[in-house]
Amino acid sequence: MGPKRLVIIDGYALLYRAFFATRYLSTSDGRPTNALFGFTAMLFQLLEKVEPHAMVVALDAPGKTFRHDDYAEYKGTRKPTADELKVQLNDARDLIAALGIPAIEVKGFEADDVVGTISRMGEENGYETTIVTGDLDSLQLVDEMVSVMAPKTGVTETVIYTPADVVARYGFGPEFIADFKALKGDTSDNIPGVPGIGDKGAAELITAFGTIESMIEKFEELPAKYQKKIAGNQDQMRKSKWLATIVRDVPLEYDFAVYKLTEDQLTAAVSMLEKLEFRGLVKKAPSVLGRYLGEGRTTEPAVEVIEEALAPTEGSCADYESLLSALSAGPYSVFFAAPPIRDDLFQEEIRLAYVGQGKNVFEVPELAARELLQARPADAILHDAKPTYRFQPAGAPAPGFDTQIAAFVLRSERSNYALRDLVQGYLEVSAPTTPFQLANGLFLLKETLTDRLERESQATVFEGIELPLVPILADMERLGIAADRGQFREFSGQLQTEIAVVQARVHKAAGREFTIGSPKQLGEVLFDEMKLPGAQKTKTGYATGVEVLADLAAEYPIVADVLSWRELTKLKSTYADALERLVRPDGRIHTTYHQTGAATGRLSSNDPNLQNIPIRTELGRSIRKAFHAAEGFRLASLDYSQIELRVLAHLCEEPALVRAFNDREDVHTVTARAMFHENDVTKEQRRMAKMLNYAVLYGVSEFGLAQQLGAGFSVSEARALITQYNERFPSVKEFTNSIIAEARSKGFTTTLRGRRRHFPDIHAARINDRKAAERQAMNAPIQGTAADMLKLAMIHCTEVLRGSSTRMLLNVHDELVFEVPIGGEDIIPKLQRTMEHALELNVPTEVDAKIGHDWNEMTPLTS
DNA sequence: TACCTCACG
DNA sequence: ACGTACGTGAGGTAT
Repeated sequence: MGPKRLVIIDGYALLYRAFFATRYLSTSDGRPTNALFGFTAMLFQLLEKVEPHAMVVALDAPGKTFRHDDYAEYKGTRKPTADELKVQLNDARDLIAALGIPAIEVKGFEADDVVGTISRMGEENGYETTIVTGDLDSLQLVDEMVSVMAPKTGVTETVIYTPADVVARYGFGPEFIADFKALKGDTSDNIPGVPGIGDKGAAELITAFGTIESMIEKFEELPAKYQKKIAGNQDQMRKSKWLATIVRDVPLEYDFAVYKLTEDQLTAAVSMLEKLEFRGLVKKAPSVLGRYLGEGRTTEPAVEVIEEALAPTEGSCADYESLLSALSAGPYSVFFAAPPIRDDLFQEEIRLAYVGQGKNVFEVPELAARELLQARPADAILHDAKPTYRFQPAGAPAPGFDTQIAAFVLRSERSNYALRDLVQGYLEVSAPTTPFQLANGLFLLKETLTDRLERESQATVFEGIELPLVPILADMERLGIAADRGQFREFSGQLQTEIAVVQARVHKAAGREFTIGSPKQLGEVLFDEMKLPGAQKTKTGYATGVEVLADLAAEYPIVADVLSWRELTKLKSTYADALERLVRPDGRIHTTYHQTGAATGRLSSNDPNLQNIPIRTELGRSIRKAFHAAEGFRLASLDYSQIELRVLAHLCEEPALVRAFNDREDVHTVTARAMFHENDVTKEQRRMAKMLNYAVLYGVSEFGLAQQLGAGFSVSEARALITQYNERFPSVKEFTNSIIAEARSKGFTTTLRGRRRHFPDIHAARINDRKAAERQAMNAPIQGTAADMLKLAMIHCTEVLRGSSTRMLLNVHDELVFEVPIGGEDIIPKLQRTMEHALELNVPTEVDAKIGHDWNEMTPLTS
């Protein structure tokens, strides 16, 4: 059990090592076999000890590699391979094939690069990977999910390197191995390095300065003796690093097929070992290879695991008291057979729950399980705890574990977090079917997920941000926000009247009745029948979005009417009518937050979505007006000003941006001044600068920017603006480039608080998919850091509000809405300060506060 | 169910 | 040659 395991063997590196490490051996007819023996012995050891689910051998392709293209002397010092080894290399291919292990080689790349690529793919697919090699260059690939196994003295004695082992041996982590070689050089690969710098000097420099790039940047700070050595050798050093860096995006296909053997393969492999006269290995073969017969490692447990791992003893308890006496101290899981229904906010019904502890699972009345949760929350393991918490009194402490949240933190791009699937996937068992098995699986998942969170450095995000947020969100959902049904109803009526008028005008102008809401019909009316200019085709017909229609509205009244019809019907159906229905008997609207909905770490809100209540148009704000404070209270809205740009400034450290925020200047104006080299910039210039700033956040494309800038802007003008921006703010471009490079090599990006987002598509075959992944990657740390900040702010604000009658109602990404008792407004500056310091940046964060009776009419609060 | 359109940050 | 900014949720029509 535990995670799936992958073994990647660097074939020739291991054979090479085995050749020198194993005493000379030969068959009775004189064929040398020592390298093969060492190789096979190690393989057997692996199969026994690691029990991999998937296995692959990487080989060097014959011919030159891309490294030779740039550096002809690469590996120029290598002596030709000894003949005794050469013959064994050929036999090795046959042996590997006989054992049914896939072998991959890619022309132009070395086996190391193949290893790097597959280990990265394995990581993306959730494999715990062991790289088996005789060559320590691979240490640069080590991380939480990837370890390197290398022969120690002989072949059967091995040493395993985890990140901590690399640090222990070298004094720095795996990420600096390439820098180490860049300084020290490597005679076997003919990598020059920096003359005069060896092990000690290289280690010293890396510990003090990190990468060679930062050494070059901080050249003046280097000790004088190293300055001299490096001075004339910078290019050589850079080149050496390039040579030493393993490529992790080699174009190759590998399907992680489960390693398995047929009876025939086993027979063939054994007869091959017999021919090689490896009598000891032949004897061991049935027990070592036998377990991979048939369906291989992963399916072997399929039947058994349900019987063993997920085979709870099924008990039952009639009430809380008997449940308590049946349980021992420590963690317990609770699985609710029927999750609470959202609509039944205040309703309690007799349902069943399943409480699991180790092998024991008890069927109990839901009420008993709830009592247990309230008595011992810290031990509780739940899946999607929030709906359960909605029924509990406010202010409850967080549960001990939430498997849905943990799975989200690990892989936020998932769309399905069903308990069944997590149990199946993470515990590698066939799908649980009974509630007893689910409670049992839930209990077991905690171990596995905790381990994974730890390995992937996500424990802090889980424990420090996501888990504490669960009860806070439950409290906000339970409380809801007051809203005026009558106002929605009345507004809906007004809209209906207006819609009828506009609709009639549209039909009259068109000369016939048609469904305005049908883009297909609308397109035909406007572009076929009325022959309006500017028709754009989409896959299914004409494009009729605002971008297209807005240009025509001034000249064609029918188009203006269509746009107005759209606004009116949108407001009526999506907002006025829908919200009216959702005002609960307590006079409030209760949204549901999705903590696992957005891959960046943001929250999402649904049923209804209170994060997209209109604000941009006067008419739309009538909707917002219906959200109001309870009797005796006022609403306070506290929002971060330009939070994502501040995060960007922090992350890329662009001096011009940092200075603008430090000086509390308008950042778009500052941007415009810099771009256009003028002190007084026009409104239009500021508008363009603003768009550029946002373009950066989203991953700019020339075409996209031109579209956004509006009519009259060509792609080449947009390109020119981007060039100007990049010239003026070079650190921004460097930052986005480095993020993409990181996403490529590691497979994920990281926010300021360590939250990761994975990008499987960053190596997609289709360029468009790849480009899209790159844009997502450069946006993720920015949006994600802002999300971290908001979530931390919510946690800290909850502490500030403990014991107060002010309460937090809503999260709208960069805004928090509170309900403050009249007379208790002095809490607002405290909340403001709390938000401003939730996550410190190297630029100030500003939070603006507004207060009012409803969500529309709010007056700024200066403090 | 897919697609379009549009509301928000 | 192709499609076009990041992240969402929701309602409508047409299939």
